[in-house]
Amino acid sequence: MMMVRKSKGLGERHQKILDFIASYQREYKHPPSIREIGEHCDISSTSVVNYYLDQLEKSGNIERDRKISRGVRLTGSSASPSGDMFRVPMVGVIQAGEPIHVPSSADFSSFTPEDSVEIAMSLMPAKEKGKELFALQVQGESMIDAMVNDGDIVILKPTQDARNGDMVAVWLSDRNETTLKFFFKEKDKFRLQPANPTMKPIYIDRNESLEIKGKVVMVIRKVERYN
Amino acid sequence: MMMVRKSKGLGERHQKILDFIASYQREYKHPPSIREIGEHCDISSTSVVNYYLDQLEKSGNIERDRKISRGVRLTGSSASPSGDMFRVPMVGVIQAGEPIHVPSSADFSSFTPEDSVEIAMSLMPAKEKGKELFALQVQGESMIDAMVNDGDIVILKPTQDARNGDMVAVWLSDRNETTLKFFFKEKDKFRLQPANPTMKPIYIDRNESLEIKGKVVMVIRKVERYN
DNA sequence: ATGATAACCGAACGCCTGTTCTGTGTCAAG
DNA sequence: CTTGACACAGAACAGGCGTTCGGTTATCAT
Repeated sequence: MMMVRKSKGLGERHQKILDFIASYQREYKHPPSIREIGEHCDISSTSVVNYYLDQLEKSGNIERDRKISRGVRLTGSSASPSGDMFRVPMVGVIQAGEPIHVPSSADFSSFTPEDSVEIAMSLMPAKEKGKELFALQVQGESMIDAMVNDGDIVILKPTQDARNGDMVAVWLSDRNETTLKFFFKEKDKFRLQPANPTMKPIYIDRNESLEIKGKVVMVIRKVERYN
Repeated sequence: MMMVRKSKGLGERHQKILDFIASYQREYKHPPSIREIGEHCDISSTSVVNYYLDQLEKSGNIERDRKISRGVRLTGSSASPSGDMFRVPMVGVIQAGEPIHVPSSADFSSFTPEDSVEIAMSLMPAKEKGKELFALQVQGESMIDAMVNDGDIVILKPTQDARNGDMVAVWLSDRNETTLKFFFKEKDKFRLQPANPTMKPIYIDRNESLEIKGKVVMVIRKVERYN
């Protein structure tokens, strides 16, 4: 029986090992041992597995913590994406006619994973990586001037004050309205600028009530069918 | 008999162990050994660590693969979120004036992690969990009728044909225009419906060229400052 | 006091694992 | 044919690591 080597880069056995490590890690949340790799990739000797692992390390596909049990990890493009993500509790809906419910810090510790949204760290603006975020599902089409549609998920950071240019969720109790706008404080009034550049801003007198409920940090839209 | 223990569920030592496991896992991509937990949590005996681990397992905070090295993993809310996510290559920009570049399958295997977007599985519509997705960054404000703004990230699934109601990225070579619209095939023409319900559809004759480049499955907007 | 119990420590046992060393068969170049 | 690289197998060694067991201490209810 001849061994036909894959002239270039990785042979199919290398690939099989890489795939096995990935799937094993996904299932058990820890890397496989050398012997486990051998069993599942039809390699009868641990030394051969070690042999391949050395090659994969040299070619940069994996890293190894020598001497440490199960000290293999995928790197680069073979790696399961960094895995750095965090969960944001989905605490309710946001719609024009009702004030939004900002969760208290007590709520943060006891939300159910089912009603939460997972976001990759790499997607997050650097500054907002704290834990104090919450998500709301947009209901109705009243936020289209904010480029936000029915069903979209808005991720907010609770805050009472905003800097000019921040996109905020505000409750205008005089008008009985929740809205998402870019916020600007001007001499004697507030300017709320829609995200859609073709639309005009609205102005709020200082004596009108304006409650900033949170700062919008991200909008996610799962595009479903149009109905 | 009452317990003088830290009144509630977990003592601070339990919490310290949980935190250590989480941070260790993040750093090394594999769980710590019992002895490593002991060292970093000021516990001198492996049996004590085991003692705490048993409690954490009973209280549901961790799971253990008995007998195997480093077989601890966090569960539930202590867990780093499921970790199930995937990487989508960011292959370029999408703007009104230029056709979009759909990557070939060759491109998929060799994209750099730097230019990619990570998405949590849980965010993805069930059907689209295949690997054949790519992302484009929106350039310019020409897509506002699709509720998509400058800087937004659009995630597409490459396809040449669409079903009615799908949101598609199309290239209209007669008009030299790329656009995102909901797609409907009608008797003798195509109707391209903007996502913004206040805007009117455009109609494309069957003899006009219409190239479907992909189906939009998700839109992500990182909300930065307004400038 | 007494006993029960939670919270530890240290050591020992033995499987789990990574490492290393010797050896075998194949293939291509010299 | 010889040589050397390459791709393996198998066994053995040593340290890593989970488990277990006998002890100790402090607190609290009886």
